[in-house]
Amino acid sequence: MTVYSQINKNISRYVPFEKEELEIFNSLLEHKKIVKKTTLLRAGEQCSFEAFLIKGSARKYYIDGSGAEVILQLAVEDAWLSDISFSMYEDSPSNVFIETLEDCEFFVFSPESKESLFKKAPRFERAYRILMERHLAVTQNRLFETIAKTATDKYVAFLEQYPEYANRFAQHYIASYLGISPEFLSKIRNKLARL
Amino acid sequence: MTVYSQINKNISRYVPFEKEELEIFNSLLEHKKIVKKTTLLRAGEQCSFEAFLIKGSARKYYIDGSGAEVILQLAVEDAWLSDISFSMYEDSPSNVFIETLEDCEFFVFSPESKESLFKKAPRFERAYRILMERHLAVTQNRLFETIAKTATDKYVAFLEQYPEYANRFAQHYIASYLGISPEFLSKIRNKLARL
DNA sequence: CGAAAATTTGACATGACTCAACTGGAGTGG
DNA sequence: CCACTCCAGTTGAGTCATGTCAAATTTTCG
Repeated sequence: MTVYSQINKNISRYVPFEKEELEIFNSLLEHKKIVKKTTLLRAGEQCSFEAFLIKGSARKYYIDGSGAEVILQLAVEDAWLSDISFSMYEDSPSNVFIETLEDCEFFVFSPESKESLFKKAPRFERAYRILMERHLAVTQNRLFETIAKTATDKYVAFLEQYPEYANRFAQHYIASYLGISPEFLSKIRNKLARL
Repeated sequence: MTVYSQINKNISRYVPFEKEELEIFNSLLEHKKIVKKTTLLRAGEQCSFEAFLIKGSARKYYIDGSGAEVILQLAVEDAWLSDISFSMYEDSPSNVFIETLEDCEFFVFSPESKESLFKKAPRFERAYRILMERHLAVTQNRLFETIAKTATDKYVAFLEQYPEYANRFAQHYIASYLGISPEFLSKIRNKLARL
């Protein structure tokens, strides 16, 4: 039981790695502790990170030019957080922010160490490909629900899918994640409670 | 100039491949011609495909239990279409359909030949990882716009991003893609035209 | 040409937002 | 430990954006 066991179990989920491979992996990780309510930078510079949450919780969100904010991800232990965004490829001014909500422990890859990992142990490309596929599948599903479902149904589906998130995250963050106003979510909850 | 040049150029975009690698790649592709208005199967069976459109256009859409339909992708030449979906991993009954809209030419990977590709030429894992990352970035951006923008703004942004799609795809498909009703899109267009 | 599908248009219904006021904790400093 | 502040959540009134339905019109295509 080392500090690496969580992340090693996670990365090995779809691709079984040799001990030597995992040692390379671990040697490239940077361990970070960050107190709650800290915004992990995103000040324009190319700072593409790939983070794995060991402990605590965080949110990832967009802000566009007109100040609109949408939470793209609510994360707890064992989640991957990366700042992949459209603007990485195009050049729109949209921005991804990551902010800790509770005190957190992370593992972080810098872009260089990630490339270095792929060079030294190319099979990690596969693990990351599968990770991306899953992430994409979840995002597509969420896009679908956002479009097709009513606010109440979205909230009910959210509760089913992430039962423990309801107590863990502030209500207005959940509202932003679901794409509804905090006031309206409050009314939905009131209505559901009275049934 | 062979029939493979389009797809080879595309797959080499982020990872430069050797001639031998591309030959392996090409040998595993299945070339298909499909007339318009054909639904590529998705009848429950595990038929995870990865397709590349050479010619024509197609749409990918979800239908959930209650019959709601949302277009996840409108595709033209040079686009990748895959049936990655939440239900691949979980076991919800949601379904992805792919339907040709014009007469199409495709290259298709079966799941086996894709695995075989990765075994014979592992560097393709990298190309697919990057492909997935891009796809994810686009989907996240679209999720953001769906939540944060008004219907009119979404349509205007759509026109800017895909100017040629407006004539190429039926209006009600564009409406479904944007998550608005076809009638309302018609009214938006009317309003924009009068400005 | 004729049938079927797509689009338009208008009347109406409603889901969801905004704004503002109020309530209730949680944290802070004296 | 109290008083104060601050933020999250609630509630209600009014409004707006968007959806629904149905009919009229136009386009597509066999």
